[in-house]
Amino acid sequence: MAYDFSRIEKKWQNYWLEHKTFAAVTGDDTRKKFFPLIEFPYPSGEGLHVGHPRPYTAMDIVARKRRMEGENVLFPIGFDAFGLPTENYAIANHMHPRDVTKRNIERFTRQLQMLGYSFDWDRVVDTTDPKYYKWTQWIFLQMYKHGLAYKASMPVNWCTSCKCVLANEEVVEGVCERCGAPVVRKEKSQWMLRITAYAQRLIDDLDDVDYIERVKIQQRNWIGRSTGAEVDFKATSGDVIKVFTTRCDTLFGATYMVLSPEHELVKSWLESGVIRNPDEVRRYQAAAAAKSDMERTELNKDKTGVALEGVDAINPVTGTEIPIFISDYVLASYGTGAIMAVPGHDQRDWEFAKAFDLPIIEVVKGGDITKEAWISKDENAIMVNSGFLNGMSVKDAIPTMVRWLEEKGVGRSQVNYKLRDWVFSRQRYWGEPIPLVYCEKCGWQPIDESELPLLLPDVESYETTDNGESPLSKMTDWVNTTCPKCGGPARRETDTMPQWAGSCWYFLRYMDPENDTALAGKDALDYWSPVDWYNGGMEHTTLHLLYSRFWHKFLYDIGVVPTKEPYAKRTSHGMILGLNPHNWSNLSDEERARLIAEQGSEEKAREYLVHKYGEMAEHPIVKMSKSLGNVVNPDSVIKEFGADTLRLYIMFIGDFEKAAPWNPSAVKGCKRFLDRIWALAEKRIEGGEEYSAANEKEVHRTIKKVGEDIESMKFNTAIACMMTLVNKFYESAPSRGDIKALLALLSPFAPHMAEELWEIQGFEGIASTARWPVYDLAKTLDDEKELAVQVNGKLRATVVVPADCEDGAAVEAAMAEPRVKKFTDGMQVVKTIVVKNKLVNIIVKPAK
RNA sequence: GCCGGUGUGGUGGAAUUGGCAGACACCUGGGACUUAAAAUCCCAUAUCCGCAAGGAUGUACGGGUUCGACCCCCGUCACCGGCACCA
Repeated sequence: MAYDFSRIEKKWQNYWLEHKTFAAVTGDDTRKKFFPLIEFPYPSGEGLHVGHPRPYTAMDIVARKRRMEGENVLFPIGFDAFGLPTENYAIANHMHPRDVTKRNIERFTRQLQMLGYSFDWDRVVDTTDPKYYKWTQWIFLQMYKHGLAYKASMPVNWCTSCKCVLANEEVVEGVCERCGAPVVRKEKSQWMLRITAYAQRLIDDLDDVDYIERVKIQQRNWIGRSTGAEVDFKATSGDVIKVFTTRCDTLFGATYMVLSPEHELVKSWLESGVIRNPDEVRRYQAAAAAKSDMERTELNKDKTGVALEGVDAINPVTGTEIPIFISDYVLASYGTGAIMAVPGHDQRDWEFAKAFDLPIIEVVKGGDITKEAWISKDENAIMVNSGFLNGMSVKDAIPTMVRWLEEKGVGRSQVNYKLRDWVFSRQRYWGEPIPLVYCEKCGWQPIDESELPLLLPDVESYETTDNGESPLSKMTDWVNTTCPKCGGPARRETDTMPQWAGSCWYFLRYMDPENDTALAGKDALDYWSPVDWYNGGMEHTTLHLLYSRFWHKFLYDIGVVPTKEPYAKRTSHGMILGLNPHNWSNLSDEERARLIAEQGSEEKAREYLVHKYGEMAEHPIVKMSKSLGNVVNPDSVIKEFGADTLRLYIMFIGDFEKAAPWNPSAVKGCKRFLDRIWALAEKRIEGGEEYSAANEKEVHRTIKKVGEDIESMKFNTAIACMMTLVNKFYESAPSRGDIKALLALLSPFAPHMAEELWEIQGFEGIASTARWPVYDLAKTLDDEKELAVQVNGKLRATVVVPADCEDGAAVEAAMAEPRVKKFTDGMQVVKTIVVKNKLVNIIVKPAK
């Protein structure tokens, strides 16, 4: 009987669903609990793409293996369904976002089930379900009540197309991450979340979690703690300009100051008329606001700025009056939004000083500041031109200066973080309503918790308003309400939450998805917390992952969750890329021949491709994109080869942590592997369930290797090892026991085929809940070892010796090899090196 | 510009983390089976010289450490990802 994957896959998917084979049991203390997590998908209109199955299959394999090892596994799935793409799609197609979401979730569910994942389908969460977002709103209210949510007017990123504010994190290369339109800066009153209050703990607690190192490094760098000093500069207007600096030792070299164009003092000076060149200043401010971050960066080479005429600052150590500039290379959002410029020892300041012909003073010895700024990493470098610091090392000068500043009351030591508070409001419809109302008399008031969820109202038009207000603002029935405090008239907040909100805590809901009195019950939280293993993309390292840790720490502080950290372990997968159809090496032989004939020579044909498709054509491997037509749809792969082949290929494709290209022709290799297994086991093998003498060693080795590789996410070599075992079975026919072991090992990778053959063989139970096979280390070992024999480090022969053979005997055996003799005869042996069971290296030199 | 990462046959990738480079696959070539094709099975497959035995070269490039380097160190280049000119 042929391997009919369509029939088999449908059959077992139905079986697992009906029997709830993968249901997790809360509170089962007889088994070890295991809670692996994948990042739940955003149900986009395009459906599942071939990138999704990589992390999902990986964690499914881990989940299935642990289940077979007897653990109580909670492997859940859900949908992160609020967000702009759905809303934009709904607007474009005159549908309601709710209907679009419903349709997309149904499609995703169908596609995910076709892949045979061992999800607990009774625990699905949907962030747009009022029963879910009730608790998202509840968490926000707790944050508000604890002073972590506040309203602030600040320069925010304004997308000119979406007419909405974006977090800095959502602006990619100066354009809106979602729509690609230019982003400008604009002042707007926004709800903010005080993530900076948790900055230190978000750094410190990384020590207690098992995250891959590059995730930790990236989070630390993002939070960006630096220690330095805050210094007060008096202005001639009487105001005080605060700056943060990590190099207060260079204060004697501060010859001017730069404020960000958005700085508060600039505003007040303009209003009060202190500034004598207001037009020029306003023009520069407007130009800076129109610029995206990308443009600010591109203009890097030419420093621009405007001197504020009519006001100067006074350097607190020298007493010198120094000019004040505004320039867009100083950002409002970092530090105090103002810097003291030390052109001798900061390259940006140096370039600015050159452009504006400002004095450059050397205060640290060692460089040539006429050529470039001297940025010494040497903390023993000596201070010069610096009054009481002269002759000191940088190392000593810093604390000395801090002490001086503190004594004079014009500065203090300070820790600064790059991390900024989180802009939390969006002027959009498809998000969680913010459960606050504004009363003229009482100010902002939280609604009563009994009124949660605050439902997203049905509106006629959820399209953006031109004035930048949320579509909800047009719903006067909904907006006008009463103040929870005084009962007077009040207005609801019409902004909604960003998409990140719902994904901050979704893993908690999986633990107890139906709970109506808490985000999850205490028993469930105690039993399942924390997530044991969270795998996701590197692109979420500084946004989702950090936000989620922040919310969790807050929930811990108010006694809602039992652990400080949400995720005990974090791993990451590489992207699935596509082959560039316009690259020479990816063309078929016929196409190449045709092009060569057309263009005259291979060289000309290659040039033609680059000419026609641009530089893109030079890269053989590129991101999948609709425009290139290299997008692979999992549905079509499943139809042609089956889900088991897709699962196997996506895991065999390469190192899980690295990006890998989808190669259509390589999929066949995995199908062939499954066909070969099918042919071995499609008829019942008779006999006992012990391993055959011929295959025993290979079976034990494979069990060991596959088990270890799954835990270390080396799925490609696990599959290679199973392929080797199957090749061995083609040499020595497998026993019933051999096949049983193979099917058990195969089960996490290709679960449908494993189930079907398990049934055909008549083994007990089903493959998905079978016992994970155990290996005997002694039986994986060889009696004899082949040693590499080198002469002067060059491989000359191999020699077979008993395992763990004595060094002396190994050398003797090596020296006896004719091919070794050829290189040692007449030579003097200087030294021999033996690496047990591996190699012998004989060092010789010409005899005297 | 800064930060992080990567670089191995025609292709994807292995390499017990300093010990036989190229496992396992894909592609390609050859053979068997077939009227034929597909499928399947078997063999070959880093490069160069050689009929062969064998030899030489080879992990982006240039150095270094070591008996021995894809692996460690210094420098260079290319590509990928991230970025908030972070003071």
